[in-house]
Amino acid sequence: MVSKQLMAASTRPIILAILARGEDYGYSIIQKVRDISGGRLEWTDGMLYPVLQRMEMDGLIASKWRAAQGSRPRRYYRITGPGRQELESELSGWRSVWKALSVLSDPVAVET
Amino acid sequence: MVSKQLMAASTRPIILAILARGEDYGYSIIQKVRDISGGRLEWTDGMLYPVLQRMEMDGLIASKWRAAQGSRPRRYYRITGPGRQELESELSGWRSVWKALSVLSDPVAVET
DNA sequence: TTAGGTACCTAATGCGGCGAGGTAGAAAAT
DNA sequence: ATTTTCTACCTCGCCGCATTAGGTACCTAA
Repeated sequence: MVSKQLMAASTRPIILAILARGEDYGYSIIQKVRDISGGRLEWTDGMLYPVLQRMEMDGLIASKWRAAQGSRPRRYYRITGPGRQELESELSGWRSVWKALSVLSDPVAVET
Repeated sequence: MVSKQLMAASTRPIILAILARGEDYGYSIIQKVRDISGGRLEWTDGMLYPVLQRMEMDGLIASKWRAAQGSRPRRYYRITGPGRQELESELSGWRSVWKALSVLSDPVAVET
């Protein structure tokens, strides 16, 4: 449904957008994405965790382990200052592309 | 400005959207993209031609050489039936992702 | 005790963008 | 005259990165 490349391009901004609303942990992020997209976006944990690690190395997010009752400890992520900047930058890129697609293809503009 | 991955994810739908409006050749496509995006999308020929070839192999587009006055012969591409289907499918994917991003991030919704 | 949900991690492959380099003709500038 | 610039196409090879497939571990319900 959603192409591989589109999937790849959207992971980082979506993660940043979720964490911008509050800290969260990996497994929960996957479910939020599925819920919010109405099941159209299905992420696997195998693709998410490496991305989270890379984003932490890049300083866009930060993590902290926290115990949970009736569950394994979870690694909670929160967005950093540079992360918020990155989110803004990514969103502006998305707007550019979306606008170009809208101009080229009338039906798109109608749908927004 | 536009991330690598976003670039990768948008090339094919943009090409298909351009060709859906009429046949065109590579060099011209690059300029159209630059113009339509107001310079925010800068494609290089080195990335475009391989993509066009792959898309032709996939049957999404078809090409024909044609002579031009005061210029080298140009390879004109046109969209095929499967290409139009692919375009619709890609656009629907983009709508899904865009919608998810909008839900997560209010400022986006305002901008559309 | 077995299955399924929660929760995390990693190694190896493979794809694809992109930079760099190449061909060639026409026009404009030096 | 000759060099540069613009048009117009093509290809090779590196490298970064996502994805696949596999693995660990705990809890609850059947």
